[in-house]
Amino acid sequence: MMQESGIEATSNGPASQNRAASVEDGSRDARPKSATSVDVMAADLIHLQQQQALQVARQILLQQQQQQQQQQQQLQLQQGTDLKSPKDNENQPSLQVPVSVAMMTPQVITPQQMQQILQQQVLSPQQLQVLLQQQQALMLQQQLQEFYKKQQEQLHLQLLQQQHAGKQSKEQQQQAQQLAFQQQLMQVQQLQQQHLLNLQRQGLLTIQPGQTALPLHSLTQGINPAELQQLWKEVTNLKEENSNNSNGRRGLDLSSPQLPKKPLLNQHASTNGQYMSHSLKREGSTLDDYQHSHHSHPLYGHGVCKWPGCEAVFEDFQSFLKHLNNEHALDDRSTAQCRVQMQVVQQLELQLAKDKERLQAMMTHLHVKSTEPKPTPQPLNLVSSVTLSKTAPHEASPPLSLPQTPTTPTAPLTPLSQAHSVITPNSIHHSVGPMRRRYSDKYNMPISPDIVQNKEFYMNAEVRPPFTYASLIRQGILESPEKQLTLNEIYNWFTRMFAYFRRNAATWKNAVRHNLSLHKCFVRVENVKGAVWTASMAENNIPLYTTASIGSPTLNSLANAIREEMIGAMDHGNSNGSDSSPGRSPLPAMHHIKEEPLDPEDHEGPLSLVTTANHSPDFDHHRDYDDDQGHDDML
DNA sequence: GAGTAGATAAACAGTA
DNA sequence: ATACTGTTTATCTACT
Repeated sequence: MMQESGIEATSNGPASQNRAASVEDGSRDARPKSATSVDVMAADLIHLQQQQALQVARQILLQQQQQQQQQQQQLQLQQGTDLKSPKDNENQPSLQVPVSVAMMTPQVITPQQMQQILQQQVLSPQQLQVLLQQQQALMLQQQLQEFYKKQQEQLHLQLLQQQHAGKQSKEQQQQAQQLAFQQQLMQVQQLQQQHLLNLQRQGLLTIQPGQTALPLHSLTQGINPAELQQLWKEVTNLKEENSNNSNGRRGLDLSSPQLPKKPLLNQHASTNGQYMSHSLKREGSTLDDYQHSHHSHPLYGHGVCKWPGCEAVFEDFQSFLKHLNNEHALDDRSTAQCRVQMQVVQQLELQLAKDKERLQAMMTHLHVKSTEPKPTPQPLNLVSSVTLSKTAPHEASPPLSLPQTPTTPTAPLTPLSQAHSVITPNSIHHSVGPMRRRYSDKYNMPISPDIVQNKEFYMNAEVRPPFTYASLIRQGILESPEKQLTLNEIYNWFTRMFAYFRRNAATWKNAVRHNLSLHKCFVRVENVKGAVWTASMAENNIPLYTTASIGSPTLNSLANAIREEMIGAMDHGNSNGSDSSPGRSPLPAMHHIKEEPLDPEDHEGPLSLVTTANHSPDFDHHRDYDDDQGHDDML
């Protein structure tokens, strides 16, 4: 929690400001057309920004092309290759060509201009969003460029070492290099995928064409520089391979060897998956397809042969073609290389498919939530159903494996799991309280199914479940056949059900113990084996539905929550699903009631909750305990 | 700003 | 002695 708070604070505050600030210098000079920026029409401003981004990208491209050429030439010279490289390049400081940041900063908006834009409200929120994204994109480029420079130095050192150490023939070196590159490529691509997901999550990338933009505030969440650095290191180690897909693109092509694909921002209107698919498609095309255009050959870019492990430099395309036919003709080596590349592509496609699927599920899931000020479970269920149906083939603890509400239109899980369901998702819905700091109160009510329906997600993703410790503990206890768990079993449940709790054990275990002791709803019962913890029905509901947790629940919703909770618990205990409690509403009816928007003025829930829930027959042996101690803590 | 709730850390004691 | 368990207190943050 602390860490996340810190992250949020960082990303929302100074980080983004710093980015904006560092971009500003000299922007006026580079934007002659927007000298009267205040009066510029919003559309024009957007257009200008796009043009600026293009210019920046091109500049970076040019600069880095030069760098790369120099590097390639030096490499070839060191390795004894017979490629002719301009002599004058040898005399240059080679890899250390500093890229003047000032050259690119003029492309960006000054804070003053941004301030004016904001103050005069000449832009719609959407336009502002685009604007911010572009600004962030530029900053990202700057960061990446710095990393690239560093990495170039490292690469240079590595090459020097290679030269000294290697008595191998040129061919051996190339093959060894290629193998290493291929291996690293896999890692890099995975990193890129993950990073793209991160960027998308942070709103730096367009998620889906046609999909509504992410909240504006998400744009202010910066990219972790360390993250970028690590990624960039990986990428630059394989810049040649990675650049295969990007050569020949026109306009703002940030996927050049010096610029990883991640910075592809909204102006491209392309998602990661789409872009990758496109790239892979191109890669899979026949060579002849690219012979027509000298600038679109995937094996030729920036004057360098992009054949894996080759890196030969050519002054013109014809020379490259000659080299291609001579050096990379149909032979054993080329065939083997091609085979390796095919495997790489296959792996990438597999990975891409997985990540795309995951991304889609995540975005759908988050999108539904973020666009539901007064959420109703139906959409969430639908989304979650899709998510689980795709990602979760298995099954585990009976209670949680049933994530399906009667209102869920689709049937994502196996009938078996549903047949074994004991606690209905709706009961869980209200039994699992939200962690207030994860969700604003308005969103608390509908996230309870989240824990169930996104069970697979929480099991596999290190995402903190947005529920309180108390609610999670109670959930774990109620899921157990005996509705009681030892402390260690509670631990195990946490680690089993939530990937997030597989780390920092000391912290969350302490929190678990703390909550067990703190909340009266958790009752310690001495057993033959030792002590077990049970959760009383009455108190269980309270911490989860305090006004602080759920905002301002209506009495109806709270009462129904309790009833559902009880029904779920009794279903669990009786395993016949029958509702022995008179006067309870049928489940479907309760769903509707529960899902109604909360009434901010109806606010006295907790007390009524306790009185209602105290009649749980399954917890008679705790009732006295609860009655004695029940209300003080939770109310 | 006050009050509240949750998260986190930590001290401490009892027990196996 | 050590680790685990359980209790309690304190502090911080977020929210109302």
